[in-house]
Amino acid sequence: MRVATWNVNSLNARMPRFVAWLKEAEPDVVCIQETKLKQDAFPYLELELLGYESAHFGQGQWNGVAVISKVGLKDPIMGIEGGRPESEEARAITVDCNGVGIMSIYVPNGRAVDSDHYRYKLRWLASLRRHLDEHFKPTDKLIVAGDFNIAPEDKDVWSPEALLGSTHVSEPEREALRELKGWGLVDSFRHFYDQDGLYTWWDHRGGAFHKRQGLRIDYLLVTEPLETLLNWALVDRNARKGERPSDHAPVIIDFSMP
DNA sequence: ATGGTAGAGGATCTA
Repeated sequence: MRVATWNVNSLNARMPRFVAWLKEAEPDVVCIQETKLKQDAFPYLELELLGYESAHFGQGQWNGVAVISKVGLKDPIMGIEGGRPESEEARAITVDCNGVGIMSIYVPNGRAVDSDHYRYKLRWLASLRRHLDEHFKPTDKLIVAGDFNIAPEDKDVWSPEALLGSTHVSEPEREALRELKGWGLVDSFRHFYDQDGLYTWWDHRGGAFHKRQGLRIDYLLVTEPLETLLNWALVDRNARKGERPSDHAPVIIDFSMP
């Protein structure tokens, strides 16, 4: 089973590349972030023709998360606030794909350390952990995938010095991520790779991609029963090249289902 | 030197 996560930064703008990438990467499940689409504007039919069922938690101008699956998709839960999705931003959706719990999440950016939005980011991460407690056990097969907007360690950023005092690298954010992992999740990419210089996001501005100035802020956290089944993981940097790329590259994992 | 680009939407806001 092959599961990917990709912040597409507008599915409308990315659809031509997204469809081409599906045919090339052949994922069974994709966790999408930043669809920037209203609930009913999701391209359900076009993706169905490619063999995917879809569940979308849309908002419109901003945010929006979805899961698409070739291996079954049921029991969607919109949001993490306990059944009142109309009162929260469209940043999380939970589904079951072939007996594997799948979450597509888009963690708030944080904007500036100690801002209201930064405090919202930390609260949101605490809510996510409560959502896990409510719906899953660490012994379940579960993948929490998406744009976390946190670089876990200094080796996940191109220059810790340049980013000193910024969001994405602050200690409270990293501590909140460790708390989440402490529930019973491991970073599937780090299961295979230990080195620095491996990123998933590069700013559109200033030619950051070509200067290798990136951050690793997109990942797939998995429970132990899935970690033992992992075959490989990669960042698809090719998707960040060429015409009209998202500022994020997809991350893909592959594991053997018993 | 607080720059630069992309997307949504139709002036700025978000990232």
